[in-house]
Amino acid sequence: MESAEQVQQSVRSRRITAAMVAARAGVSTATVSLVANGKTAGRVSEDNIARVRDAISELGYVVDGIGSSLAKGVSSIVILVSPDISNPFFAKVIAGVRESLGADYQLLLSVTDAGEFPQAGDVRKLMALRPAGLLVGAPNAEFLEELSAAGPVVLLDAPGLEAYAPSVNLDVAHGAGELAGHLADAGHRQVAYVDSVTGTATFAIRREAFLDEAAAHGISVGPGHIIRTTIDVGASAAAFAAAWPAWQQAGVTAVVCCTDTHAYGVLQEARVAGVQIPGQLAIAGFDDLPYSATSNPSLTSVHLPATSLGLKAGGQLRRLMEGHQLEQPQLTLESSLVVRNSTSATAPS
Amino acid sequence: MESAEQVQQSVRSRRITAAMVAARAGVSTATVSLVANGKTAGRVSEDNIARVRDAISELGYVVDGIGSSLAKGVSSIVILVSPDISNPFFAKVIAGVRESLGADYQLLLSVTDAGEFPQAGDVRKLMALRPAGLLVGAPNAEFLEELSAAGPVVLLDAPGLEAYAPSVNLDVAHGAGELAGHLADAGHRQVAYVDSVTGTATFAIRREAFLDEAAAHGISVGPGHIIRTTIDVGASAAAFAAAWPAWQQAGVTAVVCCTDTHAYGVLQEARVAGVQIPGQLAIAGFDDLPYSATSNPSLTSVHLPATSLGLKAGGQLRRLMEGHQLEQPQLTLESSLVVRNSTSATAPS
DNA sequence: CTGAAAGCGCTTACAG
DNA sequence: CTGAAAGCGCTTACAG
Repeated sequence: MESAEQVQQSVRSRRITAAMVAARAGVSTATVSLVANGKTAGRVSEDNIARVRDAISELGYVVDGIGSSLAKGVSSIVILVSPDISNPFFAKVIAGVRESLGADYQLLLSVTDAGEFPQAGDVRKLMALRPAGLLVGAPNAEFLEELSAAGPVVLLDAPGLEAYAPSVNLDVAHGAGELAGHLADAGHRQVAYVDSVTGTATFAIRREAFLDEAAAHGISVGPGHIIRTTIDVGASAAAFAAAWPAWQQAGVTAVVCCTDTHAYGVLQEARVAGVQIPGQLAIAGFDDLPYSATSNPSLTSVHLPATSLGLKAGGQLRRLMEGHQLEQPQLTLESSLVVRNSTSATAPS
Repeated sequence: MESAEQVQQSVRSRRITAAMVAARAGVSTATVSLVANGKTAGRVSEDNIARVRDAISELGYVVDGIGSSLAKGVSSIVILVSPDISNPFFAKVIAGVRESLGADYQLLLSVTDAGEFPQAGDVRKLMALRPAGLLVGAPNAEFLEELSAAGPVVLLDAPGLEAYAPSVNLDVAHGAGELAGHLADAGHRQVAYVDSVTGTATFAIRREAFLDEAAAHGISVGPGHIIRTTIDVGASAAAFAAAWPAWQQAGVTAVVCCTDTHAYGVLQEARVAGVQIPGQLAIAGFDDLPYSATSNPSLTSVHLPATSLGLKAGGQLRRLMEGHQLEQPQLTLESSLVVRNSTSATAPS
């Protein structure tokens, strides 16, 4: 039977410290630290290693992250900052990052409202956690200025921002070119574009790449034919509803959206409004989310290699955190167009 | 012009400490701490408050999270653990949590592979961060045992696990009942069920609630007509492809999926296999993800109030972290069926 | 109202 | 190979 005091005691002092382990093993806390961190080579006797290991498992000791971080000056946390973490696209990126980071680092996601970047204050609070490294998805220059990077940072999908940090980019221009060609081949001459409200570089590139290629293919995108909304199905649907009458009158026959999520909104609203797709209006997006294959109609999209993006970025960051130099600080991954029914009634379903 | 040493200096000693602020303001670090934490009431003179504030903004001082956490014994981090964070459903939950938590706490997401829960070791490492509170989505009992909750915890969508911690649950049974009734009314008698491989309580409830209600409505779900896959469109599509021939032969005319994501997979594969929906096979899911309104056909689903879930859970946790008692430790939110074209060709689109 | 001091739990030169 | 000690940056009784 445990006495009341004993219970109280066990509740109160739940946390097992290195000192407790040291006492039990009959060594100093320095030795406990060495063993717990696997730095025993030539520094701790076999005998003491065994003693400490036993004590650790008997007591269930876990190195306290806070104390350790303070002493080392850095934690084992890797923070992934991105304005669009809840995008299904990111699920794959995250899976890739986790795989390449392995078990030595803990990945934590910093969340903001959809499409928003953390404010200066938020960034500072993040840095106050002393992360071992930072992964920043689809940033803008302003955010990177604020960051004033202390420690290893790798950017994901940050075209034109290579000066700030090593990055892994997507060659969205290639896919955008294919898309423009595809639409031109189908006879489209007046096209509208649905952009994101965030000043994110990747969206600027998607837009510019598409506009350039469109022009080269004889497609015209009028200045009033570019609208901007948050990355949200509903917001996009509403924006399209407001814009469509004028577009229709101007002879717009296709809409390109900077993300598939935007495209779903257009798709949804077009259905409500009774617009024939793709007959009356062709729709395409970027990302090739998993849902794009099953939407109604299925969505033509520029496929971006999400898993590779995460894998490569995580790998680069890991190298940096381990103190290595990057042989190739800038990496670029390919994109390509996937044609489906929203632009081509005869596309392979 | 800065000398080389000055630059070196500024690079090396980037971090501003309370001691530096104290020196500049001509006070002690204790006073700096009091001011930085807003605990000045009756403890610091107006004069010193102003001095310290000036020094803080001149130097750009930010309280170090690690040092602060170690001294206080707790950090300002709230960790959200969930096996399915990349599910679009969670985007809304997260938005709700953020709103209710406010700016005093930093929300970090713990990520695992889709549908997986963190291992015991991972949990310990999370706890070693000394989070101010923990939000655990759709957990199983095993995981909660491991947690051995130190500090405030609130569970989300954890039916039957109320004994472990305060929780906010969804009345999925209600929606499941509506779904069973809806299918029965449409004449379905043999129905299959696509479950999740995770032993998560919410999925057990969804399944049991549906099976019970189905039985009550004269619908039969044969033992071979329940399959399980990860929460992934592709995995679900493959599992359905393997199961469909036997189901078809057994006269199955409807499939209910434990998540809309599973349902998208079935939808996708059914299209490939040339199965008519809903004529030959009706399909329904749970969650009512934003994409379900635009899928092909649009997907009948049990709507779950994601934003409210996050709001309520965040609110409860906040109360706990502030040391209050919860008036109502158990909350339940309603669910309801949204009928679309995947079960009813004449549904309002 | 103020500051010196102890302490949070750990890691790392350092001396032996 | 080992341990005493300093130090990471902060907060909080405590004495004044």
